[in-house]
Amino acid sequence: MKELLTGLVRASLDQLRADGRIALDVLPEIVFERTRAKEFGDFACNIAMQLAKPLGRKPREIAELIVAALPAHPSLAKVDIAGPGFLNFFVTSATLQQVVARVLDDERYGFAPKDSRESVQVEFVSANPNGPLHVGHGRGAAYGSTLANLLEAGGYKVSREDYVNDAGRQMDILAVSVWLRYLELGGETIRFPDNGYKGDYVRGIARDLRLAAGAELHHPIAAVFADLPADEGQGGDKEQHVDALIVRARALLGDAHYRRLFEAGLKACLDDIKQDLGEFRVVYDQWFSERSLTTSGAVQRAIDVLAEKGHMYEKDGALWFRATDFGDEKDRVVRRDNGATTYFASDIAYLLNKFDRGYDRAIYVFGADHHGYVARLKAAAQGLGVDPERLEIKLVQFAILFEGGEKVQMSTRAGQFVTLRDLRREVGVDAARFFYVMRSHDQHLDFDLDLARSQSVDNPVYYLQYTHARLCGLFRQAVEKSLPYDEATARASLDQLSEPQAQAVLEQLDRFPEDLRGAVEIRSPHLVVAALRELAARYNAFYNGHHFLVDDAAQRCARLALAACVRRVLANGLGILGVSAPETM
RNA sequence: GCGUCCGUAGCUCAGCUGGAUAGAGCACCGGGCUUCGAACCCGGUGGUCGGGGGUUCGAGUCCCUCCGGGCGCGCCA
Repeated sequence: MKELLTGLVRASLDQLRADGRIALDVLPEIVFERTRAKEFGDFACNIAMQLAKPLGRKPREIAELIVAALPAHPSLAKVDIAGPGFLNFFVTSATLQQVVARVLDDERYGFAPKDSRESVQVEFVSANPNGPLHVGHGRGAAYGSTLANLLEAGGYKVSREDYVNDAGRQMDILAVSVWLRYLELGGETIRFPDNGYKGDYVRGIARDLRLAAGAELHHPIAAVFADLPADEGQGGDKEQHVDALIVRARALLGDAHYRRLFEAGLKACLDDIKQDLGEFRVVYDQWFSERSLTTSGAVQRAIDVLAEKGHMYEKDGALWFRATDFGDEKDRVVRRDNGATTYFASDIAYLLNKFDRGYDRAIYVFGADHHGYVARLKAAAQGLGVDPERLEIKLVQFAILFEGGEKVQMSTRAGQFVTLRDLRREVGVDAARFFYVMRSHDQHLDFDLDLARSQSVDNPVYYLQYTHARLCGLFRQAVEKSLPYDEATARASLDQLSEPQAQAVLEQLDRFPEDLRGAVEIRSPHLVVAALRELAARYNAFYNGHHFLVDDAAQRCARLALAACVRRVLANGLGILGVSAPETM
């Protein structure tokens, strides 16, 4: 419709220029937008105001000229000039009613054709596999998976990936934490390190390891702790203590046994995460191992690429990436003076790997605490010769849990966090996913546990689900009451949908494709939520005031067709959100 | 200190990336089920869009500045 109106206005302007009534070589873009109030018609154009300055004439004067020269069109009921110089276009009811036919004709109404746009990889969650996911990860999981669905609906070819941080010190700390619990099971009395992972799941892993390996990994506690630097609780440094413990574990166990321990911790945590996310309706195309970047030589290759391009230098025995050349605030170490590559080096290799795999675009979903990474990743992209525009980093702000009006503290180390699994069990997957994405991702989210737990009707997901269930019930009733819905009759009777409240529903259906596109463009699933809520609200308003299952076939079928359209859009929209659309509740 | 996200109704948040009289849910007040599902609908109360400057025909939206808050700022991962 906007395209049609734009064409009419352009024709008008061309006419005026041909007549010499306006003198202008370049025209500003003709933009139409939806009006916010019925009195302003259906679509508004601000072209007269934009032309006022370059033409040196009053906006309303220009508006008069444009309207006078506007070609007639059967879809156009009338055009008003209003306010400072808006052109308000009123579309005929018949034109608006045609949206019903469009929705009935297209199961994926509003969605772009599959794979009609570039390929994009969405990486999200990527939690360290050293414990259960907590509610903070939940937001990244909900946002990331919904964004991926949304992009797919927008025509992108989407690949979903989780980057498994299966290398590094965190994992070693997990390994020794498991080991100490394992030794406990062997009858030893230990002093658990302040920096170790204290969660109960560590005991569970140790128990399984005990069953699988027996006493094979056992060492007397005296040997384990002999001559270790003091822990924090003993007046020492917790980092030094735990690092020494890692070294000791390797020495006592030897490579093969240490590896077994390490893998046991990794596998248990990773399996748990996979299962957890699966139950949260988060599916991945690939779980990408960080370790594989090192073992395959990809890290070294990435470093070589940057070095060849002259972006590296050595200082103080370390190898640095000259990130400041690309807008980062400081240069970054990629290889330390002890020879070990940094986490950032792996990041660069992973980045290179993504684009080597042929994705046109890579989207990272990070927690807000990672925002310091944006500049350096962008810098790395440029250093590698990748257009930084192809790299998008979406930061998801923190979800703060509230319980009894108090903030709930979360800490993986301390083992006292609310897990995503707990949350799912309390409120269900639908409510949890919905709650996470109903707010803009760059907005802090207050997650009220009491409210979520109460299964309260306040939870807005029920509004959409209930509307959908009622819609389904309506069609069940139509059958029961022998008041059938016939689509052909409906298509021939769309003029029945003339009530203001029916028109309001039609408008919302009509704009759904634009709303969806807008959500895709700014990567904002919460706009989908808003569009669906508005649609449901308008439908409910109409439904409440009018009987649908009436004897008159034309009116009945027209209204049921409208209901079918709303049901379809609601179900598709909820599908994007990963929320079920129940037929009964 | 520097960077970054944010500040909109009593609470939680939208505001279509510059448009007309700033919206919704909750809360509060008042209405609507003998009829298709009342987890619904209708109406009402409630705002100097943190303060101040600027750009513009036009600013909650863009720029500057101040105030207030979250997060980040290692040869950690």
